[in-house]
Amino acid sequence: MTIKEVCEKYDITPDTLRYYERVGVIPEVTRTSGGIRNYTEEDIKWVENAICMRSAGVPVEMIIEYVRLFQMGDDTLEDRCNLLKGAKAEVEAVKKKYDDELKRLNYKIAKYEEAIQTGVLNWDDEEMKKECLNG
Amino acid sequence: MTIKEVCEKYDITPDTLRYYERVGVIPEVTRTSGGIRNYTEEDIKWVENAICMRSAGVPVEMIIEYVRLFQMGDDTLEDRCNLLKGAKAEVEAVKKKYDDELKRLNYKIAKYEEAIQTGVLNWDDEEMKKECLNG
DNA sequence: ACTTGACTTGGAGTTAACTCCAGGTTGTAT
DNA sequence: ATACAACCTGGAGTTAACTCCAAGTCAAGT
Repeated sequence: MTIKEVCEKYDITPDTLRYYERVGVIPEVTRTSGGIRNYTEEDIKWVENAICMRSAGVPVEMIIEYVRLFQMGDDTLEDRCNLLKGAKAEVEAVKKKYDDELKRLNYKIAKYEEAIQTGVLNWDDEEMKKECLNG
Repeated sequence: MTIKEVCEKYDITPDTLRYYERVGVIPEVTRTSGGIRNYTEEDIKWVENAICMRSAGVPVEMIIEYVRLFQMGDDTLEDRCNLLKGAKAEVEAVKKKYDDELKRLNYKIAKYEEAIQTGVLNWDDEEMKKECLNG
């Protein structure tokens, strides 16, 4: 699979794919004799891994470390497991913020829609806060 | 409330608070006669608004626009409502990615823990993919 | 063989969101 | 009155994660 095909499949730019390879977010990609990237199934699994982790906000540095450990072999199973647990904790923490903010936004939007109908906008900050900060 | 107190309350730096004010993420803060920031209840509500939205990844530019509309008065109720709906859609989209990636991470962590026990690591990429990409 | 378009590299540039700094002012405790 | 910490401003610097570019190579069609 050419770089272009991979880009179209995952809606990503060639520059980003090459960048991922250069810094180690994915391992070195298979090439043709002429030196042109020719992504195998295996290569593509790494691309998917990178895209999934990045889209959940896992830092590039963390993915690089995971790939590095993976390439070192079975001695790093525990390290990799711990790294993933760390990533999971971070993703969960941010997700919680998103959930809280969604509640806040829903509260506000409801009040705004009411206000557009009635002409009166009044929300209760305390009530809303229960849905947000440390909420 | 001094800037320091606000910073301690919300675990944020003075530089960030001043930056938020400078670019318009929060309206101009009340000052003492000497020109030192003295946050009122009202000012603090805007700080909370900024922190909640930012922690859910709402771009600074969007918050600035919301504050700008707010300060223009009741003519902008509908614009503000639409802006919040846009923010909500974005937060929901990213949250979905987070949920998918959490499933993926849980799948992998389980496989790793199994592997650390048994010495055999083998996950099914297809099975896992069902939990991730467009999953 | 030649054009044309996609691919290559190393390195520089961009963007968002802070973060730091120098040089000056304010406020409080002795 | 004098330290001395905390505050102020405008502007420059930093960081992560891309994104772009120039100059050259590769490959498919005629």
